[in-house]
Amino acid sequence: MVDDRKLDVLRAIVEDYVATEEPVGSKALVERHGLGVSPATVRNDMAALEDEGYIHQPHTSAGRVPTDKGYRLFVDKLATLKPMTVAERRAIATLLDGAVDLDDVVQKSVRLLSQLTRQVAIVQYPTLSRSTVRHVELVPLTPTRLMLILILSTGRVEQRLVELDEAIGDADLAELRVAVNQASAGVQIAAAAAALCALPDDVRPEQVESTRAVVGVLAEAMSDHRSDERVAVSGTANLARYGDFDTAVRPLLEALEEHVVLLKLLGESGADAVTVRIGHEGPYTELAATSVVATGYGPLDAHLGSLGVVGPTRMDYPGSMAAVRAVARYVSRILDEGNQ
Amino acid sequence: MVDDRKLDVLRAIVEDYVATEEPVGSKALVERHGLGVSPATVRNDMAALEDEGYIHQPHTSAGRVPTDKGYRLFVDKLATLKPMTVAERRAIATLLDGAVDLDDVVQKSVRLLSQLTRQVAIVQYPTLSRSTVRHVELVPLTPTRLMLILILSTGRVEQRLVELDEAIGDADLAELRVAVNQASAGVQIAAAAAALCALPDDVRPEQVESTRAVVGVLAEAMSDHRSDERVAVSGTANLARYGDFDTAVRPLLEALEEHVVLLKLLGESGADAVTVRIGHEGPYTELAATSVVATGYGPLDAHLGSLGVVGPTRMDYPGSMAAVRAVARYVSRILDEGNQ
DNA sequence: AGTTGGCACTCCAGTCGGACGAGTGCCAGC
DNA sequence: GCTGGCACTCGTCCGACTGGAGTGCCAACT
Repeated sequence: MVDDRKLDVLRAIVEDYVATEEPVGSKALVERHGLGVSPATVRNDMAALEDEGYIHQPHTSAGRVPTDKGYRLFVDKLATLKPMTVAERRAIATLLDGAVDLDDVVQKSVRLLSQLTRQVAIVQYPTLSRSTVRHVELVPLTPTRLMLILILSTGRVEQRLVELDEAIGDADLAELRVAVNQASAGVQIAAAAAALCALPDDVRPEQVESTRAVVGVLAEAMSDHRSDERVAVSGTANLARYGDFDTAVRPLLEALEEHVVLLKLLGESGADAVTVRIGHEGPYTELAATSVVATGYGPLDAHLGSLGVVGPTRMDYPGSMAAVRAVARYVSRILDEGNQ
Repeated sequence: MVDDRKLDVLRAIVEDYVATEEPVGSKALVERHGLGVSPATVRNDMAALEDEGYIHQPHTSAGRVPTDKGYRLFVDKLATLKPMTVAERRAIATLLDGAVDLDDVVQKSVRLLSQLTRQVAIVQYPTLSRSTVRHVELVPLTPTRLMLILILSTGRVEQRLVELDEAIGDADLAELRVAVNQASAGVQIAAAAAALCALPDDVRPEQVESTRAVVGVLAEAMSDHRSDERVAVSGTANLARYGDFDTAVRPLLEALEEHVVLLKLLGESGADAVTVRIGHEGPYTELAATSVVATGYGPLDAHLGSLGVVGPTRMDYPGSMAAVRAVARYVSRILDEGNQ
């Protein structure tokens, strides 16, 4: 099976099929690629590849189409990452450098990724769980109403309203602010939530009530894993290029509505490696016709979130992988810079 | 033309066509609706309606399909808003009452609206321009780096980083914070930006530089109309039900990527009236096959933003209009409550 | 042993033509 | 002004047919 030419044939089949969207036959193959052999020879190799499950014939006397297993081999062994062009690199750099806050970074990168790959791009917002608390601010709106602002190391900002049973004075509020920040600033979010919960025990009796209210809402915001589910999606219009509406487009459109599903698709990709999940390898049988190319992002080994693209199994893996990796790197860098 | 029965026929055609997606013929019409006349009579009326441009025949010996003009008449004269069911009302109330911040309100309403109408829903984030400033917070991250947090009356929170040329002390920072808030709190955003720009003239000389830096970024954030372009979209999967992919789905998918286009689609709908724009009435010729049902939202007459649904011209106008109005009212109420 | 050209075979896609049926327009009669 | 009847128009559905792309296999060649 370690037959070089057979691998070449497989690579050629994948490349042609991705380009043309049509089953590829032996004759067209030798013409378009410079394999120095005759169609008949290629046919023999194809028959072998089919026996081994790498390619598949939709029906007798049609060309061959790669199977998921075939794509897998292609990605693992045969694909060389397409380097980004200079223009692309520059586009990434200038676009992302102009981002003004976290929202902006996420939205611009998802857009960028979808344009680079001409696929549907997904970017997860940095998760709360790995963040540290940068600052907590308490803003009095009315005497009995506070707005809590929770600023995280990723640049993420959460806001919550708190109703107090009785008015709180400016001095008390300042004290509370200091206490809360001392307990949580610079601390990993889970630890911060814990530290905060202990806070009401240490304050003056008349402050217990208000402290408890504030701390309760803060701790809830910190452990609100619903907000870990935030994702940005872009490039759905690219689905229009899919041939097969019912098997490919519709299920994917439906999945895109469900952020939980999307996150599961992106998966917990390692920070540095680009993960490719091909067709049935993914967790959803309805999405057997779509592949996911994803990776994690975050400065150094801290995995803050994932990003990637989804598309038909018949997609440009080398190009997508390169684009995903490039964008993830830039995003990591930007987040890191904003953090110093 | 003020012929009652002809109007009935038109209404019946619209309703049937919306339900079946197929051209409707005279015989089916009299059967399904209780018009007490014969098919032949209906045919005469149909011929008249066609002369007047309200309906159209795809080809000889096919049924009739409403034209944009026909839908327009239907919406203006014939449609009675479908009242929301109790269950629907309750769903709206419980879902939106559970919203924890502005993001949450917007995302939940857009989702809700798409589910109620089974269409693509769009909700614009409250625009900056009509908001007043509630509070400005300055958080020192490092001695020479501040995070500015701008809290608006709508619950919107904007954040920006400022780099200072030289470190600023705690006391100076507190002073600056007070000055900035005095200049802007409670003030319409445009006026606040103006007031802030005058600020550097009134502070102690050694504070001028830092004040100028902070004020500059704040004023920029306040007048950043790009952020007025933020919209949330939901329900794209509903597009899958469209018959006609190329003329209806693809252009709409493309439009949904362009937030500017979406906002233009939503238009500056009056706060109380539900606007319906049918097919070619809209600003984009590519979207000649889609209609928009939209309205403004915001407490009282303050127009904070727009929301609505887009779908095929063949859509359930009464139901969509009712849902759009109901959601807009709830959103307005929630925003108003959070504001007291 | 591996490669090649030849050949018979399969099966999809596209075309053509006729039958069918839904729907119309028109007209004469009520 | 409404109705029933009737001829007519087209689009759709089927089945038959054909052309072509592509295969598998085999015998011959290197």
